Amino acid sequence: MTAAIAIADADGLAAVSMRAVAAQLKTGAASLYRYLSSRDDLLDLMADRVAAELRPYPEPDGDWLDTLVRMARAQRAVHERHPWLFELSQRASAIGPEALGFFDACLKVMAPVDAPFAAKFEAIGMMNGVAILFARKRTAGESLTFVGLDVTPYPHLLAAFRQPAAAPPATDLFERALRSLLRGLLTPDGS
Amino acid sequence: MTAAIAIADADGLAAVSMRAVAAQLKTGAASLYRYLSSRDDLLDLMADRVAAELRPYPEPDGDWLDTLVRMARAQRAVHERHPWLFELSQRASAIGPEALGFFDACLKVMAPVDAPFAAKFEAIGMMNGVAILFARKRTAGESLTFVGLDVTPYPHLLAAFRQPAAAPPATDLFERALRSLLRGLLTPDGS
DNA sequence: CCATAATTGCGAACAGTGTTTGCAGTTTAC
DNA sequence: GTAAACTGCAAACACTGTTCGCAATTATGG
Repeated sequence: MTAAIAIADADGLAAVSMRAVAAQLKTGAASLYRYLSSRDDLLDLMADRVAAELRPYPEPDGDWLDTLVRMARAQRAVHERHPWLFELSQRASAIGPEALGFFDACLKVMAPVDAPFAAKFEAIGMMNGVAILFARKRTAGESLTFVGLDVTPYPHLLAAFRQPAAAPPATDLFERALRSLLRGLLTPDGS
Repeated sequence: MTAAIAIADADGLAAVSMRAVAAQLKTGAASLYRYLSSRDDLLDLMADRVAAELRPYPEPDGDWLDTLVRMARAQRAVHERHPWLFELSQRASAIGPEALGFFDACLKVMAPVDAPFAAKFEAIGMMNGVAILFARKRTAGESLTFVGLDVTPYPHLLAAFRQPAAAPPATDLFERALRSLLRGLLTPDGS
């Protein structure tokens, strides 16, 4: 249900209680069980509904690495739009038709790469992992303000914080990391 | 409390209820609140207690990349020993003294690297992320058995499954991925 | 057009959760 | 030895997901 997604976007996954989404659509909590077998069911549906935002998948034109980077960027964007997706990504049952479709599209892009299926499988997993990592970094927004902790026992950390806050590296970190990782995973060496 | 960790190791984080850990140490649920302010408090303590297993940190001898890989391997091992740690790693409050100590040790190893603090910060985040990714992969154990899903709409996936299951790549995937990623993040180019 | 069957909506209740309160029982301090 | 401080904990509260039973509604078929 889109109502549940709206609640999760606004107040997080914990706020998605059966009674809350029922209230949102002006009905009773028990009524939801006519269409859902459980709350986990609802979460799975949410995950897959949101995974549909990954489409349309780019056509595999030009370099396969470029295309994969574009797909990873799309996934990062989805995770930034719906931060709660991260919590769902660890449940195996969240792999629905849309997620499979994305997986299939990745394999399609990787068709010209001469690597065993296992390697491509790992590569896709890593690609998703890195995309989520970056999405979380932007979402959490440097939560390391170390709110009430004494940092004196950590000399290197302290020294690092004294250093003037240099601007983040100019080149897109996301793309650099992803490219080096995928290249390392899928090619014997070099391009 | 180590009792809570034992429960989580055995039956997962969801089984760590106040009443359950209270029963484990033969006391009442309300008694726990004499020592903990909330369940979140308990989870934070668990995370930090388990982070202590990362020590002793290796001495920065030889190449910094080798040392970092060794530290990442330790972190992966901890996450494999305590799969529930993954669920806690996404809560900002879980960053306790031990986690900070590990962070500091990473910075110490990176001292010879000429890169801005922000880049090192990102690199450590990526290192942890990749370590957790690999730990989860081994823990979840290829949960992609696609239990009841029709795969005919996914031609590339289907073709991949027809392919004989080739042995996983000989070289350690974890180390390859980590090395290429860290090198890409921390050095202008090449070694 | 009505009677019967099937489907849907949902208030109330159950078992579980984290947390607070109040009060005995025990230990410590003077 | 008495007062004060601390500890353990049963009972209760608010909340959760889920089930049950029964009305209200809709569809079916004669």
